[in-house]
Amino acid sequence: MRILSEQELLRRKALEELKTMGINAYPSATFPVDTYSIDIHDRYAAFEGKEVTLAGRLMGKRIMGSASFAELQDAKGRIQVYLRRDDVCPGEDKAFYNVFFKKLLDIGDHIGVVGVVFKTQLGEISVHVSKLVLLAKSVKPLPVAKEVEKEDGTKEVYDAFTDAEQRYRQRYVDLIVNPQVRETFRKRTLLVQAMRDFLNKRGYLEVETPILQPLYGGAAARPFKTHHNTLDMTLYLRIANELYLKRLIVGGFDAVYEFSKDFRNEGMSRFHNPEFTQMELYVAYKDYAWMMDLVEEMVETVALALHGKTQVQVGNHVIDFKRPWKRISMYGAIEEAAGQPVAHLDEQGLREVCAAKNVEVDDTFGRAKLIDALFGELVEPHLIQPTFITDYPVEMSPLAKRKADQPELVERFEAICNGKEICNAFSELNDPMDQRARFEEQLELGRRGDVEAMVLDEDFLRAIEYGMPPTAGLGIGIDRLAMIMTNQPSIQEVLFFPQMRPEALETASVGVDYAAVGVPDAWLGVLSTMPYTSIEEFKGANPNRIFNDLGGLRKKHKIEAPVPTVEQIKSWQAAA
RNA sequence: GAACUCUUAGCUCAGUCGGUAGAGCACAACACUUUUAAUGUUGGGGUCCUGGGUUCGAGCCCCAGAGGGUUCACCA
Repeated sequence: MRILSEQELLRRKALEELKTMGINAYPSATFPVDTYSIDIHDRYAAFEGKEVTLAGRLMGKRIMGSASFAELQDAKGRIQVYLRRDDVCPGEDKAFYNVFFKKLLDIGDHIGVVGVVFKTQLGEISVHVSKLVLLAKSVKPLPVAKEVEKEDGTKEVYDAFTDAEQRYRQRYVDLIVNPQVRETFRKRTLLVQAMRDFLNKRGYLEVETPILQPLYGGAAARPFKTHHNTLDMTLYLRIANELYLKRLIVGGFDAVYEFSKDFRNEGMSRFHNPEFTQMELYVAYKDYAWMMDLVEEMVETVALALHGKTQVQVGNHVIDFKRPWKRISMYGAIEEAAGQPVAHLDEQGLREVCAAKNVEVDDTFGRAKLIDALFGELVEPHLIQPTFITDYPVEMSPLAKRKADQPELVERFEAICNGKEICNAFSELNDPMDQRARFEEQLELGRRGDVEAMVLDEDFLRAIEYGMPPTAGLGIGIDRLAMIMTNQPSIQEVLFFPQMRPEALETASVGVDYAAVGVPDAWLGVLSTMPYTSIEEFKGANPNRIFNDLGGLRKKHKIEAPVPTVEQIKSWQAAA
């Protein structure tokens, strides 16, 4: 275990003092909250002079003799509370104010207050407290950020808790002290709700399909693999749910959707987390052109729900989601960027264009990959405003239907926004013969070493052999959309708990019973703060080092007892 | 996986030429009955990420490692 900091020791001591005062630091009774801080701010006139009951975290204390101000932070905001000694201690005994409030109550503690709403001389809306109770003690100091309101009404934050590693590892702290982080996650939830409402209003059915799948499919990605003991079989965490939702379309539902956590065992970056969220939607009797209209309308609705307008500030750009969005074919977009026609070019011709435009390619690239490289390099990063790119080469899209007049292309589109794909959709391939042939091509890619090639799913093929109606399908990346809609540069900012390498957490020295080896009581406390997690570790430690450390800890913790001799320490180690 | 970069008090950060560490907030003590980053005075608080090396001497220089960030690779 880590040696406790000065402030942590003080708070533990405060716990003891609370006990001697007869105050339970962790009471179990409910506390009858009837008001949020934001309600009082929003409707001051209605609350003025009324008694309210609030609960929240103490986030600041300003003590001025026998009167004090404090900041109370609840789930919806903050409000100042005003406390007078003689209000909370009407009798002779002033300990509640002088000791409990002034000394034992710390920033971070959960408290409940009852008081009357009023405005201070300086106009700050406050609660004049008549009763204050401790609801839960905090024994670990919070990072303290100071916020000052400037004359123009804008707020400036000093010493904010900003270290990315700590913010992600201890998101709970991030959420306590950074209100804009709470707001980002609230917006993410609103986004999902807006989409769900939009789809439900159209009568689409929200469904759930397996996360553990015997075969993974529906996307090109490497899966996470696991094992089921009872069935003694390999299972994969889904990389997509496409093939299951299409089975439901075969089954007769004409519109199904699912918000799904998907898992891909691939690189991590500011745009990639191993688990992420997609919304997939399948609608029978529709095609990709119809789906473009739906996507435009849905995303526009989301923007309005979150911002009240269609324009959204994203980095240095203002992105406008107002319908209609630009639509351009993949070839058209490349031709626009390259300044020359490419649709008719063969592999060699495309290579020359890549060379002329300094697009890096590989000898193994076929025609489709060359197109993809040109698009990824010349077009995609420059598409800031939402744009539909349509008609992809068939090789890149094994689950999409061919265009009737151009069978080397498929009826597919992606929406690109802020230089990144936010959704992918197509007219679903429902020709079981063609689907089997496409799977065979994927198998061949797999045999040639493509680790992301799709596997053949016989049951899925059997399903569409029964006949799948013409269907439009959509996958929309919720994390990426949330990043754009909340103006966040990294996926970690829109995931509560982004994936991290394990933290080297210092563990308690539970393995060593120091009392049993003859350590006197006075030294048990500090020894247990030393970093030995096992008897072996303690026995193997340098006794001189322990001697020195105990000397230091003695001073630090003001221990009266004499420092044990090195000989004594050796005897403890021998007894261990 | 690669390159670059960061890691110093609870938080945000300084740290000069290599001479065993500083500030603000937070914390402790005292004063203070409407404050607004409350204020004033005083004080305590450090595994300088870890492990090696160079050196009389390392927060600083060198090597290795851990973790974070960014970019790239990968990635619908």
